[in-house]
Amino acid sequence: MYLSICLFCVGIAMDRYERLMEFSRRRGFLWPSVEIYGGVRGFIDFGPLGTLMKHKIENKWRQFFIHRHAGLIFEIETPIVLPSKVLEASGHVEHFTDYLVECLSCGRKYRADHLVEQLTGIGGVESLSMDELNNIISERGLKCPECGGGLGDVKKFSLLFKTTIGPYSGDIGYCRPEAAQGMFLAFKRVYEACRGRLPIGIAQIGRVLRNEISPRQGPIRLREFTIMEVELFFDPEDPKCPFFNEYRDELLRIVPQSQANSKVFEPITISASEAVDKGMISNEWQAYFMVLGRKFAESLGIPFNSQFFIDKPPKERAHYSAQTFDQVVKLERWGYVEIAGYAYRTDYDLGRHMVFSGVDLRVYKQFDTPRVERLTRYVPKIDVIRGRLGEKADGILKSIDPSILEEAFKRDGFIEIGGVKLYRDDFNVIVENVEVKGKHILPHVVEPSFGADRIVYAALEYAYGEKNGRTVLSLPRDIAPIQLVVLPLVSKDGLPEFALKVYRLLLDEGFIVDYDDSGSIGRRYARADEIGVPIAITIDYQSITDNTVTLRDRDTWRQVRTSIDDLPSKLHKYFNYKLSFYELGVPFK
RNA sequence: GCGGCGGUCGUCCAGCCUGGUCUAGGACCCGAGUCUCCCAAGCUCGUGAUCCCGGGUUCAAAUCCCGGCCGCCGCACCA
Repeated sequence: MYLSICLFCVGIAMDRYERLMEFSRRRGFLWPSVEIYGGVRGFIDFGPLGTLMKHKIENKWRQFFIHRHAGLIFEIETPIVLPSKVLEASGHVEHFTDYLVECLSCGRKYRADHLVEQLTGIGGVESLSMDELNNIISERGLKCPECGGGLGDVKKFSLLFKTTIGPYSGDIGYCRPEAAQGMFLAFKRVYEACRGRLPIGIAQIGRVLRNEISPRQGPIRLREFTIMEVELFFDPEDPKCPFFNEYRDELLRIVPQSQANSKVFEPITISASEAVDKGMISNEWQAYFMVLGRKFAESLGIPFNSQFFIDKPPKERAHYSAQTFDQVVKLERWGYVEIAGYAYRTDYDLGRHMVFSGVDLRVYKQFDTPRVERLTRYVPKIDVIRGRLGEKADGILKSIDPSILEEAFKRDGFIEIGGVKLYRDDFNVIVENVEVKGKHILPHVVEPSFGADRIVYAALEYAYGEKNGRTVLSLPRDIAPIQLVVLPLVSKDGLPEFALKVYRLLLDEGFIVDYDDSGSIGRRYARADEIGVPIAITIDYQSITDNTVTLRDRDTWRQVRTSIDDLPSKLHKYFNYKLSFYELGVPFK
């Protein structure tokens, strides 16, 4: 009995990931890069269908995070290669590294800081330098916890890809590990081009590179991948998000920091507004984007209950972040995997770039109503001072810094300039009310950041299923790579010719359409189901006589019949979720 | 990076232990044709693998040995 189904068992034994990856290779969604040279870890190719699907997901993200905030969030494109100065300023050269230490006898490698902390119990080792780590290891005689062997020197391993800019050049460049820096660098320009208002968001979709030590997990951990990010700049004194009200009551599942390291997560479900009010989420923008991200994932087929947010403890956050939530989704093989991070970056990045570049990145904030401030001015009594000091007076008067006078008089009763003392009586003190119209502030930043490749994979995994022993890819209709397939019921009697006319009509309408006339109709339906084509349009003998076609739904295999003249407008509505399948025509058969 | 296991048509697998009969076999897919008035049917024909790469042993290597690459699992790592 078991022998007879043995081959079938082998098929079942492959887990979902293996079946999905085999399927992805075979049908052209994605596969390992550089295959003909044996492959290289951490890089994947997207095939014809995968590329279409990824673009649709990117465009859907644009819809969610950019276009619906027209006039407030703007998309830009910036380079992948950046001069070293930029990533020194951003802190990545210093922090985007691991300290590794190798056991000299068994060859095991450890994160040096983790090892030191584990063996000594010393806290806060993350901030230690390489030398300090080396010292601790030698002073305390730390040994390999596995084999007891001696440890080698601590080595710094940078996750940044390094290159040079220009030929023969000593100019070091790094490939960006996040798209964010390009947006911080361009902040002032975008801010001014977009009429100088806060809040303002800058978005970017692009490739980033991280030289991971040991990537695994196929499309989940890559060395080069596509990131979709928004940097939302807002006035820290006015952290209100104008869109938040609409989402106040939306629910979020959140794992508090205290559980962040546990094996079993027990997320609490809480409304967005409550999470902000209780201080769980640091501001409305952060909460708003989390709700949006939740809805985005849902729209890709990842249900509410299969995803949640983890509040990352300080040690696990990036160096720039005051609060980070990871949005994780359940994947069959790896458990909960991060698909997005929501970081409150404060003014860290703009501040650092101000210091390193010397450029003022503050923006001018005009007060709603000008404020009247009491200002004390000291006007030198020229005659008195000249009378006392003679010709030296002019030079001394020029070198007075008016801003320090008040404090100096309060403290010493005089100010000393070039060895000469000037007293309060040497000045006329004028107290006046001045109208102050605004001030310069450094915006704070909230950053939602999505990994496009993981999201493509997750969407595939959630869509991948079987019906009657056949593979059906139940992708949401707006991310299915091929929207429609046109099929003549049989390949004779003029049906193919008629079908090709329908095919061209739909192509002209901008749909992504396949045409297939090979083999039996059942085989063609199966092929279309497998790559997730939502609707198959079949031309039968009746089509020729009354200009109607049947539409077949991928997920239910039910059919409706409708007029070819109505096809374009109805299908456009269908793909925009304005019509359901059953509204496309009258039931057939 | 370490250790274990693995790598054969597009895909899945057989062959490997016990080198030769393997100019590598099957199934599925794919392509051409045939049949066909709605769900991977049938029939005919066909494309497709220098057996992951490199080196070694041997008269002879898919098969044995060594190194590399890649994949999976465990450990480590995952700003």
